[in-house]
Amino acid sequence: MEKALEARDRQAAATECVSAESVVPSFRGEDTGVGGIDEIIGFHIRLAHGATYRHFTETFSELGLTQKMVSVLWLINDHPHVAQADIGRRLQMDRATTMAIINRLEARNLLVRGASMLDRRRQTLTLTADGNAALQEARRCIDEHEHWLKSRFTKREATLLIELLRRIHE
Amino acid sequence: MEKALEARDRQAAATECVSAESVVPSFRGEDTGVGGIDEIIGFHIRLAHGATYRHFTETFSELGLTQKMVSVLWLINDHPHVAQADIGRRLQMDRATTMAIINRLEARNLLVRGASMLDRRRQTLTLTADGNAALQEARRCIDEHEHWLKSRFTKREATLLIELLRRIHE
DNA sequence: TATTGTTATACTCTATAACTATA
DNA sequence: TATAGTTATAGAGTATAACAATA
Repeated sequence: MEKALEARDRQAAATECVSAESVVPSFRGEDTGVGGIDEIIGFHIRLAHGATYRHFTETFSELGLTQKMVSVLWLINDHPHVAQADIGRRLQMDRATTMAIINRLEARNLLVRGASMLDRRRQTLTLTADGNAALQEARRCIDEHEHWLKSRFTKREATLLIELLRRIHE
Repeated sequence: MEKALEARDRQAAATECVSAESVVPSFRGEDTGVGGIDEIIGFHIRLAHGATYRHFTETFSELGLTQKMVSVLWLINDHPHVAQADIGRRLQMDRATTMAIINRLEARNLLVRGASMLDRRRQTLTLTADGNAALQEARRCIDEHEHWLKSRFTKREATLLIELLRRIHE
């Protein structure tokens, strides 16, 4: 047993990534319709999301804004006096999650909460001057970030990708 | 000012989602190459990822396994005696992140760590009987989860989507 | 009854930094 | 010098549960 282990390790050290592949036969597709992990759409969505997230964080490191924060700023700019609940629905976030993000933006004076005159349960969200400035800066970073993404695709492929992804979250 | 606010709120209450749209003109594309937020690939990746994540969590609620945990189990099964660092590289995770997940799997007796005889810095990861059983159960859930995803696409579209996503994370 | 905002709480993922052992 | 594993720490996102005010 110890010998067999050693032989596998020798192989493992020799190859670069997931190393036991050439030694130990794979059991993929044994009793499931699913083949290798590479055929799982969810797997690729997660990796693509991770890679996108990391590049975004890098691009926005000086600005100190997260993806969610930028999305919220953008949405409020497009729809002034929008309520928290609407933001949450549009970004598919829980109310508590939305609160946390709005709180951070408010603490940094990027937006103000105001009372709604019509429905007193609601609050209106509006960007401050600082919020507008931050969004303008953010948009330059988004351009850079989007370019990093889109450089992999033709215009037609990019449109298609968005359409396919939309089917998942809509 | 208060009057204008009220008029907006009336509209906001009347429409369903992000509501100020019909009242307040959008500033999209003002001084950036980017149009509306709906044209941002990263935006759709995030939403699609979120929707996939939520459905996964729901499907796996009884099993108590996360996406990452399942991926790690799967990878170890495909490549027995693989090392932590290889897992991390394949799943694009930091070493510390990998540790946390392996620790949880080990605490639940789904895998064992073993010493590598060749490179004493490395450890070999192997599934226990419980780990194998958990993976078999997980695979049934993955089938269900993948079906939920793939039902939106033709076979050709699914293949294409994976290929496009792969370009992002590879 | 349902919705909105709010607070408290907890878990997962992610990453950085520093340390040890080994190559 | 570089890599593997480890530990401590922290921030971000996600979610649930419960509550008050309002519709």
